[in-house]
Amino acid sequence: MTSPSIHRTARDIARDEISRAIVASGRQQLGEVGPSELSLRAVARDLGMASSAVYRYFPSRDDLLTALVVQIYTELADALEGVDLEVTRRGDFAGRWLRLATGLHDWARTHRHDYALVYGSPVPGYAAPQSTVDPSARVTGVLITMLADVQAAGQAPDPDPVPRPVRRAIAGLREGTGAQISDDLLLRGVRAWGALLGAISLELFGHLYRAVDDHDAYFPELARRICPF
Amino acid sequence: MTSPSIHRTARDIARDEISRAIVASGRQQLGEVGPSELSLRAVARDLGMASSAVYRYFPSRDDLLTALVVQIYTELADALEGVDLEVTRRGDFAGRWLRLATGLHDWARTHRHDYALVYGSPVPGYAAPQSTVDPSARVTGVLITMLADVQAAGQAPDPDPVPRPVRRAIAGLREGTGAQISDDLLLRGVRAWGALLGAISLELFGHLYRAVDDHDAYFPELARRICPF
DNA sequence: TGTACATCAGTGAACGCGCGTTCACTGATGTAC
DNA sequence: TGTACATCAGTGAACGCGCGTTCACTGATGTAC
Repeated sequence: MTSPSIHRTARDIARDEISRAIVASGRQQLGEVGPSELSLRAVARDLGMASSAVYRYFPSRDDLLTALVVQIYTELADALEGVDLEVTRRGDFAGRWLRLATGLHDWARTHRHDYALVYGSPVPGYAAPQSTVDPSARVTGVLITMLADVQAAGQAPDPDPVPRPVRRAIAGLREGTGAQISDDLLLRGVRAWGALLGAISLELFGHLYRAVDDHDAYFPELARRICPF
Repeated sequence: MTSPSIHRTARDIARDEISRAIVASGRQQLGEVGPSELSLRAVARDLGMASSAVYRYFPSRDDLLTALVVQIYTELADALEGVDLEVTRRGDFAGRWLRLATGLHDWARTHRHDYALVYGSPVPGYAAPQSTVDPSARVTGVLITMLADVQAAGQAPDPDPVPRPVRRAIAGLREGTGAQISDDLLLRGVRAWGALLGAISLELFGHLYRAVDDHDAYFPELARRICPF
């Protein structure tokens, strides 16, 4: 139990600041190098401290990765929430979807390695712990909110039937959601979201080499066609 | 210029066999360990030879990776072609699509690291060379063929208009294709393919944790709904 | 068919690298009296 | 306000690891005559 902020000692302040600096440096490294190449020693070098000193702040490399993952999800969630709120005509759901999709796309392209860390192949030897679940849910939360708005406005498309086993398969998703969204709409949502992430991954990881070249033209068209409602 | 097969010397035969053994061992390593962790030394150990001996066969680790990539694409293409041909009612395009999709899904799940190598985040320091392009095109070729069949059968859905810049964006894809497929259908194809790979990646890389649990139930439903024609 | 030389597979040691992590230590900061 | 002790950040050296790659070498295989 730490003292209230009134009693923050010089040490406490320094500790917070340096913790932040470490995360920031790791984050900056991610700007240059893939997640699996991110190293504690490089962070230490960058900050001009002994590599062993970092262990006063993070007990292992994995904990640093976790801090980064949390920060990245949070930042992405903020960005997407912001982008959605910029759309003034709240009932223009197609428009809001498009902004969400292009927002995600833009963010991914300007933060490729951040994106790779959270949505790419797993980093060898690292498994994201429980503490990353909530921040990650904030991101999908933006989509969920949108779905709920669509449902509430009565704008959901005519539902296709959802077989029982499929309904059960997405039960976990259902939990994080109120009951306001129909199974069909929820399914459309995950599907569209997966398609979006899939398309972005293909682009970023170079698997559309020679197939698609002008992603600025291609992506919005794709997003428009993929719209779940 | 090597002699014709009549004049294959003992050395030649041994060379082929050991080359194959090296690739096979690398492939087996991929069954246990992610692509970025695959190491020449481990292959050498596995085959009971000095690590330096591998260099008689592959001038560098990257060349071994390339051989693996080619083999993987080829194997996947074979599998998908096979799966498609199993469908006897050739005009049942929805059925063929579903088989293609589930075939890809099955293959990906039984070859997770192989999948990660060719469709996951890039392996640090490795860039797939020109020689992998053709084998990779064989995979998408299965889809392209299906699209062409749909078009030829006059079963293509009513086309949405495709804006000029988008048409230009997928010009590269067009090249590898005859002119028999409409822009709209081609676009639907890439989109569906991307959605498929996206969904598979999310599943395999653990990003649907807590959202979807029963992938056997979820995936076919997804595939059905994603069908491009 | 036999011999002399060239080719090439395979060896084992070594180089140089960077990594995560531990440990005994020093010196500064914080706390209880 | 001053002193004695406890806490903790930071250091530098070290451990142990595995990697890709090079190199001089040996011995077997292939080839030209």
